Amino acid sequence: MNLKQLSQLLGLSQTTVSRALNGYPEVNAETRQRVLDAVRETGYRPNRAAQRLATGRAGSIGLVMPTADGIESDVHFGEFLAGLGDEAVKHDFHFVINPSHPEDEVATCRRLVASGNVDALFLAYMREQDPRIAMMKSLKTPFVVHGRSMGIATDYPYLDIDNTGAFYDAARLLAQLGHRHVALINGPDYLTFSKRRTKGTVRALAEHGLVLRDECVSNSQMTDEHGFRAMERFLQLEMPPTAVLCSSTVLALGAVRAINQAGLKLGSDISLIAHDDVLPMLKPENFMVPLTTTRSSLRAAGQRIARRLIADILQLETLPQQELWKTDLIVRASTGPAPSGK
Amino acid sequence: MNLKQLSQLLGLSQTTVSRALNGYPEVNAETRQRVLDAVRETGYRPNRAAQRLATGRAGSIGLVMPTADGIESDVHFGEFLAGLGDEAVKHDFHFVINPSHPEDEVATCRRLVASGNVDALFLAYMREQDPRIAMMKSLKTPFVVHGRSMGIATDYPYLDIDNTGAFYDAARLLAQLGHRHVALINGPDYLTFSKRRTKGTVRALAEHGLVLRDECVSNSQMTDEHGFRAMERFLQLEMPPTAVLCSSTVLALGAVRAINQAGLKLGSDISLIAHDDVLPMLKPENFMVPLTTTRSSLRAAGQRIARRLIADILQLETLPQQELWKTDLIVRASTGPAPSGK
DNA sequence: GGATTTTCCCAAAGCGTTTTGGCATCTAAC
DNA sequence: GTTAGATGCCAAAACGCTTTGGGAAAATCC
Repeated sequence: MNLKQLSQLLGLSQTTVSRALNGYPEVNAETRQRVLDAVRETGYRPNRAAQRLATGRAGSIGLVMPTADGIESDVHFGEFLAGLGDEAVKHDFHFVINPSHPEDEVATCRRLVASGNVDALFLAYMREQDPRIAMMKSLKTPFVVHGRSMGIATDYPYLDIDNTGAFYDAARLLAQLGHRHVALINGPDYLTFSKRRTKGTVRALAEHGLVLRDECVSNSQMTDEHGFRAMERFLQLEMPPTAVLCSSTVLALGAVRAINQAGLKLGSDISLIAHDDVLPMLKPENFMVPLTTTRSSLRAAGQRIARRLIADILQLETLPQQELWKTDLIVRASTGPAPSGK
Repeated sequence: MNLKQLSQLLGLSQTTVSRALNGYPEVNAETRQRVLDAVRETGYRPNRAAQRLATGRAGSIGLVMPTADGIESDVHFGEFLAGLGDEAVKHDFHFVINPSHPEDEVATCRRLVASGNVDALFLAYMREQDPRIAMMKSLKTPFVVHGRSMGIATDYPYLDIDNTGAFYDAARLLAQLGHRHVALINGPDYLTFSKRRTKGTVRALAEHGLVLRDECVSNSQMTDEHGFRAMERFLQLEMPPTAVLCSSTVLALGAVRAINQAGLKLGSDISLIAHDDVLPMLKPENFMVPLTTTRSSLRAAGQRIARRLIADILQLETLPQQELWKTDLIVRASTGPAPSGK
């Protein structure tokens, strides 16, 4: 059932039917109702490809999903996607997800846009001087970056959380509690959010005359296993840290296990602060010893980005092009004063 | 840059350029090379919407993502998606993800197909007598179901794991170890995989003259928190179980925490077997006490389904339409003989 | 009552591909 | 030396929608 058949059925022109469906004013209310009824009855759905070809709009947001044999799926990606979905469903948008080898992201983005399959692009997993930004700026397709790059002008639309500030706050708290040796279990070192978190940590420690030792830093994918390994390694140091920062509750999961295994008590022998993306599957307040966290909802970020993208495409409202969200520092039982004598 | 412009640039007809690009034989090798060179130089990309309209093929696989305010993002969804991606990227396919309220799935599926935006559909989160199956069978669009429905003929294409068998094996092992009181922390009760797992458990216990008591069963979303709560509840029973089955390592995470908190020793005071979807973020062998599991890779399932779908669309190879994967029962330290005197 | 606007609808021209049906030219065959 | 078949190319017709540029009838105005 296509528009032609439908219009013949109704004894109307394609034009009128199309207008009736798309809410144009120049069509009689009664006629419109007839059309709407016929649609309901026949189950007619406009062919999106044709619609897209005619309007140039696709009703979809593109994203590139990094994938490769070695690359593990990211819990955080799913949570973010759920946020995007919440908002997209309200406007009948969908996503076009293009898997890509991480090395090939620029080309994949370009291809995705050129294909005409998407109205806007969402960019994430930002790196230093990320080439995707310049590429996207040279096109006219709207885009929003989740996170920020580094070392290039920040004159592009983004939504980021204040990673530097979050870890500055967290590290400062630890320093104030008397901790002299702090460790950091961070995300992959090539991603900018990791770099910023390191920076915030270093800055806060420096203000208290402390340093973040190289052997007290771990960079890895954010899985339970990596958290465990890193913590295990830290605890075997000659001068082990008395406090540790984790870039994710998933990392914290492993870290806490290593701490327990070593027979240490979380919150007294050793303190821990994790960044909490508010993953429903893993709540910091439900750990055996509830975790002190820097909190910022990943799902909310997804919702917001979808909203901005859609507003941009549909010209609905003018939203700020650059947003930097502060994080909350929520103190729970996993932090305490540094053990004396250390 | 479109086909028309490109062909004018080359002094050829659109037909010839199109044929050259799509590998048709009736074009001179030299001409083809000229076209290919021009494409490289101009960065021409065919407009997918137009291509779609002309061919009827879209190069994409559709999936409906359940989303709603109360619904939490599912770790398992992300992992599965990664699997799909692995395979899709090889054939330059992408996904069209349509978020939908769970109540509205049938309509969303139908709309997604009717939109002409996808060549095939992937169905998951199967329920009893799931109406989506009949709906899809009435259309000509290829589809594969991940899981199986219940109470209707199984004459549709699916890939499922042997949930009944997995939990039968696991429960039997527990019974053989002398456990008389077994509990089950399962997924949502309206999903068929949960039902099958319950069935397998009940059957194995029955063969040893045991029953699965109602108060020893929990159905919920598979998050850490629900695992914790369920286990906590079980341990407060007058006659607490000495062994527990978990439908996911995520649930097991919470359950183990509750066990520790109660001062019980996993593997001696209480035994636990979890189903392991091989989530990279949470490996059973890395738990403090490594978990005995029934294992089946979710990512592998995603890869396989993508492969089947693509093969179907492109008519590449004939793959079996119905697959039931056995799971591995891997014994680790979290299972042991039932404590005596109970 | 004629002029002007408003209301409602239509035919036809795109949008950028693929595909159909032909038409030359060149080669091989009798 | 004509004929039959390849070979290599093209013009034009889809595909299913939106949008442009009217145009007839009805309503409104002086």
